[in-house]
Amino acid sequence: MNAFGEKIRELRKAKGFSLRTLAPMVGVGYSYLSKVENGKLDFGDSPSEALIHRLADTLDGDEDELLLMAGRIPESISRRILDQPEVFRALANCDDETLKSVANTVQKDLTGRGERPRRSH
Amino acid sequence: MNAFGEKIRELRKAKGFSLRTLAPMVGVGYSYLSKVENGKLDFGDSPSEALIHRLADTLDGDEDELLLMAGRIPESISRRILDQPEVFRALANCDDETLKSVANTVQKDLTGRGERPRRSH
DNA sequence: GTACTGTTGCCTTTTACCTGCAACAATCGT
DNA sequence: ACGATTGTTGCAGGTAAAAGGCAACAGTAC
Repeated sequence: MNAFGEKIRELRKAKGFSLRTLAPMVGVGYSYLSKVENGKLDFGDSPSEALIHRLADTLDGDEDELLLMAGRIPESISRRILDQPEVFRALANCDDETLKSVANTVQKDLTGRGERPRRSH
Repeated sequence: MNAFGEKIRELRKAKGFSLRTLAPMVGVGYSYLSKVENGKLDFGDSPSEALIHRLADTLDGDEDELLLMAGRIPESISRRILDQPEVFRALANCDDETLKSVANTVQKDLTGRGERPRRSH
């Protein structure tokens, strides 16, 4: 469990950083970072959105993916929801079948506008 | 502006409550309620999710509608997003055309209005 | 006037998110 | 084998923003 922490660790290792090296880069203490990776935070099980942002930046991770792993809704998504609430209320309540068919409808349409994924991984 | 506060006021008036009557019913001070309705909170422009919940309850309002008006994502929606992130990431980035067609696909699946469908996962 | 109503400025509490050390075990290069 | 580096964990806080409380005020209506 705790996919988020494991993902962070994976990204960090990929860069060859130690906890004590990375910590000041993202502006936190190394002990806190360790707890983040192991899901042992005093409260909750994910750090602030701001820290996730800096981690994604520093480690070249996909910010939205990380946010979702941390149980948070990325702004790119929430913006769209607040803009078109009815659609998403329907999507929240429809059955899995319907949602799946929606997935297929939309899947190849990533040529659109707005935020494009900023990096590949 | 501040559709949320106006909606609360509308619901409250509909019930014939004064600020001082409603306040203890939802567990806050009357002065705070006034600020909520007028969008004059010290910070932000909407109260906590917990308070919105109690307001919806007491005033027989649609909780999710109120949450969305307050710029917050209802749990019914965020639960679905965290469960099926890829679909919603696609939906966040697709063009309005596509989203509209999605709306039509899903539209008629609202037969369970009040009760949220409990699905296993 | 007095009995309500709503408004506003300033104050306190609570919570989320960390800090920072200290002490420890494990691993590793030399 | 030794010190250096790495990660883990407990604890004892700190801080800034979020959330809300209190009391004095002003309008209206009886």
